[in-house]
Amino acid sequence: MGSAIADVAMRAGVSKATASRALSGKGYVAEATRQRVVQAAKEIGFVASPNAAGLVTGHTKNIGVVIPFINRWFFGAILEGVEEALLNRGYDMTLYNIHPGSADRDRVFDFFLARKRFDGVLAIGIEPTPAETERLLRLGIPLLSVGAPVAGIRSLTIDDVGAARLATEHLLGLGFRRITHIGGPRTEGDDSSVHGRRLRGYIEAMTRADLEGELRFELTAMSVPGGYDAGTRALRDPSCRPSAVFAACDEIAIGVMIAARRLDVRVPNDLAIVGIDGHEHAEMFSLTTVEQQPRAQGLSVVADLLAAVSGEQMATEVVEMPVRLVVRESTVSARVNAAAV
Amino acid sequence: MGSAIADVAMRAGVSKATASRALSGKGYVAEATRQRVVQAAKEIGFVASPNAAGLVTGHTKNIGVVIPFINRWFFGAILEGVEEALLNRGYDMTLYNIHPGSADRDRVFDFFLARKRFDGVLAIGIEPTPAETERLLRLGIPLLSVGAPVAGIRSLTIDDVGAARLATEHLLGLGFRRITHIGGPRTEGDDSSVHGRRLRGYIEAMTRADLEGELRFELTAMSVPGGYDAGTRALRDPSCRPSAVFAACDEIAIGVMIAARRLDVRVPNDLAIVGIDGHEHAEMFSLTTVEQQPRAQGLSVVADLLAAVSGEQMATEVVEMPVRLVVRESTVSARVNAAAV
DNA sequence: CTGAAAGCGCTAACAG
DNA sequence: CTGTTAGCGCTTTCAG
Repeated sequence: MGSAIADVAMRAGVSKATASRALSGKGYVAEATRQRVVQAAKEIGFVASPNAAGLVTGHTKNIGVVIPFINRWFFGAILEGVEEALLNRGYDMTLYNIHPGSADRDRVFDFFLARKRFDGVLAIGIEPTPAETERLLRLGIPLLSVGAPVAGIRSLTIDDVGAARLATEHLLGLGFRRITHIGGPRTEGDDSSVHGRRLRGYIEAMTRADLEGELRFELTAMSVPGGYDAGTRALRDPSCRPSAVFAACDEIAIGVMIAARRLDVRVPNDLAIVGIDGHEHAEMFSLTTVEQQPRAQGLSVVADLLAAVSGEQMATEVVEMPVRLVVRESTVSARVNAAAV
Repeated sequence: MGSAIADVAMRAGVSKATASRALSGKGYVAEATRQRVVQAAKEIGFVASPNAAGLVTGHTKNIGVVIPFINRWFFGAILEGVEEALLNRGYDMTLYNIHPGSADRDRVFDFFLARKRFDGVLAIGIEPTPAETERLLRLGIPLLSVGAPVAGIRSLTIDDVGAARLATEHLLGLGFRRITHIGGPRTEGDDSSVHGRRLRGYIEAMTRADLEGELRFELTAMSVPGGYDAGTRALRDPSCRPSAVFAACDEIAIGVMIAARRLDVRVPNDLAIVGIDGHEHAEMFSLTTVEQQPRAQGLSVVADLLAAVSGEQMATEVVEMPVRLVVRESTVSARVNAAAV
């Protein structure tokens, strides 16, 4: 179990240095020697300790990942992609689940990430404060942000404003005018967050259609229960019910569906709904959604980050992933049915 | 950024050894000296590298976690609990997402886990083959299995047979007799898997009620789409529709609900459904379920594992977590409504 | 192509 | 209570 490279070297009748070269593939080693070393390593089940190696090379083969939720569709899917891509390249993924307001959050930035453990850090859906951004940069290792553009850090996102506009315009195109937006929680005056950007897209689309007077929105948690609560609030009063809802994510959208059912508002007959994400559950619920392929984002972002780890220069810029509208039953047949648009 | 303990020592005017003692709290250090060292460390933002320390102490402050799914309710919830508990204790969580049949699976056992990186390994919902179990034991570090009893490894599970019986008996108690079980995929002849145990609980309950003749079940993926497919198969033919379904997890249960709705089978009026898990979505969907509190399992299991890491002897035995039936609308009002039980 | 030696950052004896 | 020394497991000069 506790076999070291010295054991391999001895078994193969070579020095530690040669064993190291043979196993890592770096430096000249006679083919015959190499085979003997590899064979010896296999026999005793030797695997080099990246911790010890990292001490001298500076590379740990470990990537730190910071994420606000694990058990949400978008984040879970992105994590699966990231993990798969890292594993393929021989990297470990160390995961920190930090919550917006929590006290642990500071410890992650000041302590855990500062332990010289990582070759790079992936911030998924994190909207770091300026102080946090500075601490990230101070780590002196490649960084990448996904799902939220961060000034000074290369970021991969979708065009949230555009995606929200796309969703809203789809509803407008079907003839709806009383469209409510149900979005994520927004800290006061913070228009730069994902939630703020999606709200802005909604407002832009409505405004372009000369419907400033119809602007209405509810803010809630990005979850099914959150969507249920906000949906209930929005639909409760029959006298001023929206004919359509643009939800900031699929979970909210499905929560709204459930709320609607409880209130005997039929989807899609009485209410059209659009979400954002493209989770497999969206298909189950026949939800029209703006698909952003989180899993693919995960794969892609790892390739970028590891390129930077290998020394390639990384541009500090925002890259936007394309999205597309996937139309399903929750809106497609709604126009003809809705009592009043 | 690249500050070492030598820098701290120099700044505080002490030796590396004293600095180390002051920061780790191990060994005698004068209070005044300690404060000077701590101050110096804070000034330059020094955090000790657990990798370097681990080389000498043998402890890495890192726990390896192996899990078959990230984006499933039960597993996501357990992961959140595990991560939180580890963070509280200063440990990192390195995550491997391995799939039952995949080729990567071997690499995780032979390569990633063998890299001497972890103080312990947590296997969540993994049903390792005998060969895999042996490789785990050969690591020579504390191991813990959650969600699946593994011979030779301390395991924390629920009583799956009992939970399934509990769910089935709830339906039987309401007067239903045409109860179908929709469970997870079972490899042939493997009665020891979670899926096999839940099926067994169903069969036991039905048999005790003298309903061997009514035994019916569908096997599918433990997901909403899986539940939808299996539910559609089970409900398609009106001439032999079940009056109740016991689903092996909440996701399947909700998939069945959706399938029912598509087929104009009303829940709970025409069909009663019970799941297992107790996810927040179960409440949303008014699903009666056997609650197993995955998050609490995660917290608890970390305490156990870290105790073993700290040298406490760990018993090799199976511990069962209690479960309870949470009755909700999907069954509670079903008895009086169902056309035929 | 191979070996000897140095050293990555840290902690653990062991003297003082 | 504190400093000196050795060494964890590995890679990398630098000679040969």
